[in-house]
Amino acid sequence: MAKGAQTREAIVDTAVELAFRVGLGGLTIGELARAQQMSKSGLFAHFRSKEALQLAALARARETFVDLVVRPALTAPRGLPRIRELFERWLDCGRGGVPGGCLFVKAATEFDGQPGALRDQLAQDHQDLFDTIGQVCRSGVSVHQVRPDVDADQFAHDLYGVMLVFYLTHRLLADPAAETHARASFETLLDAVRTEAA
Amino acid sequence: MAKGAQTREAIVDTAVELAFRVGLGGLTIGELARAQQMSKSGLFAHFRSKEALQLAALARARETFVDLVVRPALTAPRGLPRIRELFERWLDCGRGGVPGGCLFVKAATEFDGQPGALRDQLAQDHQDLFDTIGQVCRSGVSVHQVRPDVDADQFAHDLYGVMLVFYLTHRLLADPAAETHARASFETLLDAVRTEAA
DNA sequence: ACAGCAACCGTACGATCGTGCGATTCTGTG
DNA sequence: CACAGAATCGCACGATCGTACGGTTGCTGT
Repeated sequence: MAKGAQTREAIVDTAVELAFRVGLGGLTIGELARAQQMSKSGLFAHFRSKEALQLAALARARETFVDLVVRPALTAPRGLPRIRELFERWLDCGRGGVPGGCLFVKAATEFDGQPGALRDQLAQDHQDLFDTIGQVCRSGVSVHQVRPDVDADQFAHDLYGVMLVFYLTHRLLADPAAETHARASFETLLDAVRTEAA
Repeated sequence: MAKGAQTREAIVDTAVELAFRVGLGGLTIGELARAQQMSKSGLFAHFRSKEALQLAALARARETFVDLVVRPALTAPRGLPRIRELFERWLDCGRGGVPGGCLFVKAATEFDGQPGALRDQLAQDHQDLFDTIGQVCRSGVSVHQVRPDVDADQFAHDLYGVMLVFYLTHRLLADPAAETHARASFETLLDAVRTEAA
């Protein structure tokens, strides 16, 4: 009983790694089976459709991202430290090529034009992330480190933009200045929302 | 002689539209032939490999983007008007679902992990766009509307981030506030670089 | 108008796709 | 140790993938 779940986990892990390179759509059961050193049918039996496999990979990526980025950030002190923690860990996630948050970005642009369960889940996840960022921003207001008149949604939007362009310049262009630029953008963003006291 | 080039153009146009939905990697010769109402082999003869077809589609997307966004912006007066024109036309391009600049973003995240000619071309195109934005920014300095101490590369980076998150919120989330947020981000960006005189 | 060539089609190929099914091996329990 | 059920495999299926080749059509330049 434990065995099945165990291999399933291993498969999903490999699927995330593979999808991180070729996209969720480019994911192939045959190649996945080869990478996992088992038969196509044996692998396929764990999921009962390709879409289920893709959804499982997406779920795993989400959990990884939450574990590595969101949850640790939420344990940091409210206000600027928490925002900083979120940003830094997010940056780490993209820099190290950890297939977590990265897969979201890739999948998001991949499926934004194809209705279906994948797209719906993607949209939900992104909305959740936006909400989380907004929440982190608002919690900064309660400790008087963030100005009470800032638009938290707008802040979430802007921060996400910084991360998106970081991924692009880092992964596609391999621009060594990607991180420097991202940090600069982030500090500017922070300056615009923080109180004088902070 | 004109006939061949004509159908080739039509094919590429359809390819761009199709790739705009399913991605450059999801592009299929069979489906493309069906959409174009001609045989697979007849279509294939125009390109001699799938990669060539993808590169052709990418080139067409680039031309469209340059025609609709870059070139018109460069005819606007130097300084803030030119920056504004670039932004507005870019926004139009994404809002209307015009498969031009949008395809770049999709393809960029799709191929950022797969070495090859596609990836190289994508990187080149994005680098060119970054350079163009930087140039537009610098030309604003010469007419004293942009502060001479601004980092043009950083500005290009930030503007690109605004566009990326706009695409995401507009296309994936179908957020009606996407444009409002993008405009707000843009104005903040502009305020940070403009001189008091402007 | 006719020769020649570009454009296009039909068909075929090996490979791989996602998905089923029956048989086999493994594993945990009484 | 025997047995039940889970886990995995081998094999097959129809479809579609990218690519090739030889024949047919139709346009074009002289």
